[in-house]
Amino acid sequence: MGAVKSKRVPRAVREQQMLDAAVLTFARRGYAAASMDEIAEAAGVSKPLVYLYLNSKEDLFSTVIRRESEALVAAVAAAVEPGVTADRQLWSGLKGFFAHTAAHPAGWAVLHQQARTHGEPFAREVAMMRAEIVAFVTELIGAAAKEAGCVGELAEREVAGLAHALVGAAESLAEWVNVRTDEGASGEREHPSAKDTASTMMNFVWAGLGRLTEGGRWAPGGLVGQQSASGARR
Amino acid sequence: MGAVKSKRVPRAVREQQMLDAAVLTFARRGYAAASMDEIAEAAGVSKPLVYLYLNSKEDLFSTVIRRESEALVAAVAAAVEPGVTADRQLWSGLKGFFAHTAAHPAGWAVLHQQARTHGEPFAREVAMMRAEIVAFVTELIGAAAKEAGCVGELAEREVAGLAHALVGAAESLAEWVNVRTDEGASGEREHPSAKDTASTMMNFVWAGLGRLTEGGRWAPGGLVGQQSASGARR
Amino acid sequence: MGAVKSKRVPRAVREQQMLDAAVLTFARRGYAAASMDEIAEAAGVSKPLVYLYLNSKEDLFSTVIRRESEALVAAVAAAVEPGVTADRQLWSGLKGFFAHTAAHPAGWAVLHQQARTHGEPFAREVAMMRAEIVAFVTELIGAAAKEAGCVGELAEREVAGLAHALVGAAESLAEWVNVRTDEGASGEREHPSAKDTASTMMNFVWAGLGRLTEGGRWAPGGLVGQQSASGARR
Amino acid sequence: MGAVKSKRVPRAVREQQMLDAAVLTFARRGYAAASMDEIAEAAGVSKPLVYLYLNSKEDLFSTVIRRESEALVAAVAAAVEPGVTADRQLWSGLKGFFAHTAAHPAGWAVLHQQARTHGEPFAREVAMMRAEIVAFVTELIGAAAKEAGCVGELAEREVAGLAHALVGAAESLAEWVNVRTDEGASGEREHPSAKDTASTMMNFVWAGLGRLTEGGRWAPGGLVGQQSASGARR
DNA sequence: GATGAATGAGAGTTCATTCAT
DNA sequence: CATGAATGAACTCTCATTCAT
Repeated sequence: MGAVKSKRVPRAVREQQMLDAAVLTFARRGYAAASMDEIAEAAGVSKPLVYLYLNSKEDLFSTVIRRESEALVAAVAAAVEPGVTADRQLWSGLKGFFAHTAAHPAGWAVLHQQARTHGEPFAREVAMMRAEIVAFVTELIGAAAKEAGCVGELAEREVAGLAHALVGAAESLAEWVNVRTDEGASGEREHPSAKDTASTMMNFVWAGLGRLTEGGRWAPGGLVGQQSASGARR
Repeated sequence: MGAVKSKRVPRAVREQQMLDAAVLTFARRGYAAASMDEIAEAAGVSKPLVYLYLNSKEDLFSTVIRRESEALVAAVAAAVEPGVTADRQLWSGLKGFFAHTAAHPAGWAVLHQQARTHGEPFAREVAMMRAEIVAFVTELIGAAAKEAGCVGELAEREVAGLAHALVGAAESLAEWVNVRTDEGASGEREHPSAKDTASTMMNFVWAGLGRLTEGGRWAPGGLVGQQSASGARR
Repeated sequence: MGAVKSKRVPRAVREQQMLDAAVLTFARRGYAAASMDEIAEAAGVSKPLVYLYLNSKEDLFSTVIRRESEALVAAVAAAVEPGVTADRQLWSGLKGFFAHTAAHPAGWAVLHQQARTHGEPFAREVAMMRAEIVAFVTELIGAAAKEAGCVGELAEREVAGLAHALVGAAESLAEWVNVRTDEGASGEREHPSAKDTASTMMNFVWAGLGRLTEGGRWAPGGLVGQQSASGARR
Repeated sequence: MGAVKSKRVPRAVREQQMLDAAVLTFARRGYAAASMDEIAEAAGVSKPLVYLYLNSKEDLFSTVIRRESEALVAAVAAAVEPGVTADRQLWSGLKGFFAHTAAHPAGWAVLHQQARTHGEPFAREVAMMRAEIVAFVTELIGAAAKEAGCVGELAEREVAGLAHALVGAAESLAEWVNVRTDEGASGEREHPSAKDTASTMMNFVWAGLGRLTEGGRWAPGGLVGQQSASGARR
């Protein structure tokens, strides 16, 4: 046992090895600075084989993005508990999100940092995945408002803004958590579990949403318009 | 009289022209794809002059990042109203942030998209600036807790997490707003003012924070541990 | 029964299939641009088999050239009517030449365009075949001179020059005729028969040669030394 | 005195040096086998400079072809004696042609052997030049027919065929003469002067044409239809 | 101070060619 | 016999960077 040098491997397997190597290399160096030579070496094969199977650097990058994108979406979708209240759905989805990004930091880095900074073919792919997630969150917020017997209505545009903010917050936390971990190269640093991170997010988000759905609004003078009149004024 | 071709310009001015051109080019093309040729041409000078003043592509990029970084921090700092309650300080800071990023989209793109995706020398610079802002926000959250007579204490780690989430949310909104505007190529699209965007953020954030400081927590079963059942007093 | 996929074909046949494919591919793409992959695919076999039978790209090209060379020479030789006057022999040879090149345009293209433009190994092969034909033509011119009771002798060197000119003229006509045909993509263009083309050549050549053997020469002032009109009898 | 290493040369000069080197290399190796490295080295400069000035291998080849094409056409045009009889014009043009091709064998090789075998962009250029020359010859043949009080008319198509044959013959002679010379690497081999070669061509061509314009035709039985009835031989 | 001329180093890509099955 | 898997070597092209004027 132990892969001695693994020669003469079937194509499907080799392709995955190459994609694994590519994810790591793109994450570490960035798209432009990652050379096909380096990727091939990391995959343990020669450069021509990479081209034979994946055609070009662009195609390779696209394939990587698609694979990581689908894996992330699938992970989140699988994590969401169906048929429960909106907050529980969000919580379970967040747990899935943080767990997946923590387990695949390179993939997440490629999606979050590399793919978005490079021209149309790539950015679009990620944008679509993100849009999917934002749409899901938007739905949840709407559902939450319904469940809470929302007072005063949330404008569609405001909901979209909230969803974007929520997703951005989650992305920021995912990166923060990963970076903290990566830097502690000396092995086991206290890596907050996905559950903890998800809880932080829920605390950050849901309590506020609760108030909003009750009609509360923040204004320069403080919170106003609380359902019960008590809130106005500090 | 009348600057025919702007010759014999003092060094300080020339440098700024180069940096302006560099910001635009880096934002448009990305670090790797931006060639020194293109930057020099955009700046209206010859390439050797760029090297004479800015030494190398790396130095140029670093200088750009530092300049944009400092400009952003300065803009936020200048926007913060001193001596008022924490929420008002946060609000004014956010307004400053959104106003600056909207006014300098290229600079923001370089900081947010380019600098973070390229190796150590650059990412660190941005990370430090971000840390500065996160620290400021962390302080505000702490102050808010104090002001509210915080119940039960917020763990330092939790506060840091909240601050990161908040900053991430703001970044996400900044980009969302800018992109929405850029895409609406059909002329004047309703570009939400910095004030509106800041309000969205405050609604998203502050109401929740308020509950947190009152001891409320979200748990899988819903919100729990509210100070009193309905006693949202200060 | 019925060759479903033509398996288990004897080597000699397979080789011819490969050579056929190679001729077409080399003609279409040129030597350098023709890839072994393309040739193998066109032949309907796997690439290693091509190498097994034909050793290398150079060998393959050489073999192609030799085969086409010999086929052309054989066609011309077979066409020549033996035992008749020199002019009739030339005419029949030309008919054979034009008929063969028209029937095998790819082979002719490889010989005429590809083989001569690539280094020594190949050019020599074609040069030798051409020399064979030139020698035959030279002989015919000599014989014609004899038959006509040549006046004043034709220097050996001059005869060689005439032969080269004649062959070049024939080659030029062969290509002109083929190209004209290929371009007339709009269906049936009047493709001059080999007979017609050979007649054009004979008119071009023989009428002039007749005068030459009679002692006529062109000189800056016009034709001189004509047999009659100015008494150039022997 | 004596070009030591010729550094810092003005662009126009360097470009010509590069083109000179390219002509030699393309002629020696063929388009595909000639590497830009080799061309650059032959020109005494670095590869990037070649690209800076000439953009790409294709552009370089095109430029070479155009330059050599124009030089050849100009040489022939300059050589043609204006205002004299058709045969003298043809003779002087041929002298110019043979003199130029003998003086620039590499250029001629590129035009005659390389350019025609490579795709549309290049072949067209040469085809146009050749068409120009063929047209000129066609005109001369027509004029000659007129001058001679042509009997029986030459069909337009026949004239075109004759012109093509004539040009092909000239090309063949040009190459023959050059090759004979090149191979005698031991210095001064008896290189037939352009004048001699042109004379051979005129003898080959004109004497025969003379008969043609008088109504003579070659037919399987020999020359027929000579102006004077005497021609109908056995 | 400013620039046209020039290059070392390296990237993406392709291809003829060979094993091992 | 026949082929999928794999590669060494080379090629075109680009770019950051530096002299010499």
